[in-house]
Amino acid sequence: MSIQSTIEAAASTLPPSLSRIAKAVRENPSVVIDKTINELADECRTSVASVVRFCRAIGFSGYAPLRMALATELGKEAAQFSARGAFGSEISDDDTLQEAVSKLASLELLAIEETVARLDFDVLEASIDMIDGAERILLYGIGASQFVAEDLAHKLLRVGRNAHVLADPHEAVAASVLQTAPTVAIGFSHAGSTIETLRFLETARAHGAGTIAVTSAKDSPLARAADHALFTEVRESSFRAGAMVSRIAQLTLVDCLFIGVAKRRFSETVDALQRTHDAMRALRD
Amino acid sequence: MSIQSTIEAAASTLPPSLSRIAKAVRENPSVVIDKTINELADECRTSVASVVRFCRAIGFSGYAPLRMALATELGKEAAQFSARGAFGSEISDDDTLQEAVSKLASLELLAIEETVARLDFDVLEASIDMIDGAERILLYGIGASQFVAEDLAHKLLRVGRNAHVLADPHEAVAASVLQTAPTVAIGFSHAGSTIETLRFLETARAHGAGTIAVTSAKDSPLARAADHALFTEVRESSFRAGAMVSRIAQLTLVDCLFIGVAKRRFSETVDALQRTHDAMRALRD
DNA sequence: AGACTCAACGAAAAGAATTTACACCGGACC
DNA sequence: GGTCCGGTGTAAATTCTTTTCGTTGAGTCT
Repeated sequence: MSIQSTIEAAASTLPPSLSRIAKAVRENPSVVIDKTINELADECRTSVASVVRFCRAIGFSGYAPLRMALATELGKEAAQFSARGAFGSEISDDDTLQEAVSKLASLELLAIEETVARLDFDVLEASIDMIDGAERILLYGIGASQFVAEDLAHKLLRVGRNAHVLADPHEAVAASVLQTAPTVAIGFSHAGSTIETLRFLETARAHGAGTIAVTSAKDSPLARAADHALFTEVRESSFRAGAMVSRIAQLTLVDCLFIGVAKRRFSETVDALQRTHDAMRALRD
Repeated sequence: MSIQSTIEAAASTLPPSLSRIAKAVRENPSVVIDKTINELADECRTSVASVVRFCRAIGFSGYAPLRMALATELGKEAAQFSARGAFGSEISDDDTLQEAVSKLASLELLAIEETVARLDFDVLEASIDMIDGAERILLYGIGASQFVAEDLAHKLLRVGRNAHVLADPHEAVAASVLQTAPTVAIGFSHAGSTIETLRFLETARAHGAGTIAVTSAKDSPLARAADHALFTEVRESSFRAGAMVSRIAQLTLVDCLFIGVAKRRFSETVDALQRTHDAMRALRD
């Protein structure tokens, strides 16, 4: 547990004098680093002895150890802050190439991080079950999402699953109607409102297929139309960066699905990957 | 500049006694945090006065400030380390789904970060120049790299550039031979040894096209065959995660290229994106 | 060679900061 | 009313840090 939250937790049980110190530290943790124990005591209108008591109360042996620990923790926070880099800022014409690239990278990093952080593992697990139990896996996406669908299909094919990317709306609907075996349909749409993808999932569902949506919009028609919905977390202020950041997040979800499916049949999968890998190498040499 | 590198830089000009301190600190920076100035002096078989001199020599006013600064810096490093999570560890059968997903996400985050960090902006700029000046942009990749090529082609098409993904080796070679206008050929290959992609770039180059390679292998035939080579930085111990992490890194480079090209003609690009966006929406409604 | 200079160094004094010891206050409980 | 006890500050003791100053030894000039 972090020092800050430890202080927070202890604050209520602290006597007045120590409580004042806690308040000062919570409001501005860097005072501990900048000021000596005497200065801090003065600032809180109390004695140095009480500051030492405060240190003990929150689990440190004295002022120096608290100082070090807090310095380390502040460093961590600073790192996390700076790692987020140029934040929320739109990529603009004025940016140098370096700036633009670093802004974009920040957005992509953030997208992966948040997508994974907010991933609902129950939904993921259920989706993986569905894919694992299916004889036929139908994938559909339009525009940038099409490549994502193709990417997943390619991965699944390489581990011996029957995955098909449907090229156009007609084929998509046709295939989703003709279901001879347990089928799962996966629709990709960033905005979640692409009409073709929505129809595809609806049709597939109407004919008994399991349905999975991959989108960024939690309250979208696509998400509602699917049995399970997996969400990307993308911060974008306009469509400009969207096609870049959103597909990275979608691919991250694809990887999560793939890993899950692969894990179900670990040795088979590894074996299959090895064989396709070897086969491709053989072609090459 | 970081403290550690400051010490590194100063180390050579330091007298023996201070140099011992520098060595101790470099080897294990946390000694400064854990030990008092006396203990550190003893450990380095020197006097406390010399430790103070050392602090001054590297730009601090005394031991305490160095301590705080170093604690903060170590905190940052720790944060970076922990943020990267389960590191270098292979995704294995024993992992829970959560563990596997978090390992994968770590690898992907790291890939984007390092790819951008080690990106050679001169090469990027030159590549962008080449694409910007070309009338025809030919792209080629096989397997997972194919989707990357398609992704870039799609983006370039949407801003009005003539980008073509070549479907097979024959078409690739044929197209690269028939060059009526300034042409640039971009080849994608993670390992950098895919023979078809190599032939494609070689043929295109032989017929006067500019060539760009996107690969992870710095010392690969593909990198050598191209005018400009952009490198992905991917840490992977086996092919298992490779197809996932490497394509994320490749897409990051694709985005860098696209941003660069888009910036050259900012208003046109934004306009084009807006119009294609509107057109697609019109189709939908 | 001898005297000088000067950087390097440590011992120890001086100065701060931190910790401990102790005494005081005020309320709760016999 | 007396006693106990948590909460508190003062001041002494301790520990840590900084400064001062003298010693050493290597290099240099006479």
